Amino acid sequence: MASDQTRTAILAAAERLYADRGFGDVTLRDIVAEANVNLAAVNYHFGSKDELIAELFVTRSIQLNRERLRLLQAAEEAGDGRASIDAVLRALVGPTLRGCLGPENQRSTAARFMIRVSIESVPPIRRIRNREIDHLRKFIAAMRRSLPGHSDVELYWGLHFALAMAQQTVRDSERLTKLSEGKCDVDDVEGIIERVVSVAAMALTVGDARSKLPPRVLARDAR
Amino acid sequence: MASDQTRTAILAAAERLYADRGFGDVTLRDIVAEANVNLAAVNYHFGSKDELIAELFVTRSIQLNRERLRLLQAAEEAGDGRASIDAVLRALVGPTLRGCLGPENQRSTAARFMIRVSIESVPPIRRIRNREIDHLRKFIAAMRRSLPGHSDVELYWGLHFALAMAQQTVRDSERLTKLSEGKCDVDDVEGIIERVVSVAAMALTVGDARSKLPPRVLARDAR
DNA sequence: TTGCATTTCAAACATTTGTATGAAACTATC
DNA sequence: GATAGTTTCATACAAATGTTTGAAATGCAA
Repeated sequence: MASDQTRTAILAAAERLYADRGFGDVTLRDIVAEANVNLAAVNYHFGSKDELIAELFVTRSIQLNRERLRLLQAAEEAGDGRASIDAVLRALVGPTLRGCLGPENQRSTAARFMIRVSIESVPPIRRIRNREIDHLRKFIAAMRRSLPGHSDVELYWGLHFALAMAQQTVRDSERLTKLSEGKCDVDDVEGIIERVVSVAAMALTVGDARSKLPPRVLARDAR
Repeated sequence: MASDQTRTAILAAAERLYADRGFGDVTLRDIVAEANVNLAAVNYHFGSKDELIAELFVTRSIQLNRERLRLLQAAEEAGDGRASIDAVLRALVGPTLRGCLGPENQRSTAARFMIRVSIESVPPIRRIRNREIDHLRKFIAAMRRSLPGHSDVELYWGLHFALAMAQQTVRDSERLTKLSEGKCDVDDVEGIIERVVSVAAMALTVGDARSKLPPRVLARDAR
């Protein structure tokens, strides 16, 4: 056991620096300076720089997934095992948006770190990302319970689009603010969640309508 | 003037390598080896590595924007100055999706390069990205013409979501394929375009309905 | 205290990186 | 064909980076 205060100091310092300055230009020396520990400590406690980053990301991912599942379970229990599609989607995108949007000076280090992750992915993180699929399947299952009769394909697309909208909003909230000259309020987190949820929910219903149309009337455009 | 065949050889080699292996682990030495030129050639012709990357990105961005505007103009001319919202959105997301999706072995180097850009952004590229806003404003204007009476805020969100869905599909098509066990066909490019367009178009109409509701009935959820 | 394991530390290592240099090769103009 | 401008080349430079090392310090149990 012993004092793993060095370990946690490194983790905290690294997360702070990565959150503020990105993965690109934070070196081990920056981290150990911030943490007031010796350069060799990182390799001693984590093995390598990549493993440090990975541990940081895994920790935060687990927290996010746990929060998502907590909301999902709560919603399903409240609905006797079947939550509304809105509630399922809210459980999916809510935690991300709640954590990573809102007034900038109120965002936790953890949130700012996860924003960085979504902006500039780095090899050790990308390797881990693949495990996310099992987690998402639980939401597909919940969506299936929520919308029985819907084709799976539509559920997958709906989930994909919901995540897309949430992710992009987190990633590029600055651009949206600039483009809209402030008219889109990215600090109104709950409003944004509802917006994403309602569009995604609608995508699910639209999808099925679409798939019943003959394909010809869909495609084709001035080219 | 003279022979800028060295220049173009470097550009081609760099784009190929970045497309295949990402920005992270492609060095100048890799590039010059691939291009069969001398190491110093990059600095001689481009000034620095970052300027090489920037030129690559600017070139491809201009091409993309030009294609988007071409489709937009065509659609507006066909509609006597006012295109359908679907056509506007198609012009926005079509080129990206058409270029970056479809059977992997048929994707051009340029397309694969742009996919990389969207996955792992790098400082010189991020700096340029900001200029994209003026380009997007043209689409906002077209959307305004297409849907007079819509509030601007809704248009901004609609465009934002449309790009989000397109980008995420490009960026994470692999995950979607895995998640859906192949049931979502990411090679059906035109189908995906229509899907994104119809969801985004619907988001625009939904948004206005939403904004007329009293805010209280919207938010709030099991927490 | 003694002894053993864990942890810290300063220093060095070994690469890798982008960039600069200065001479050589080439090209085109007069 | 000499000259001036451009381009290529081998090589060196300088800085940064993650990692390793081996000794010193510390903690802890017997």
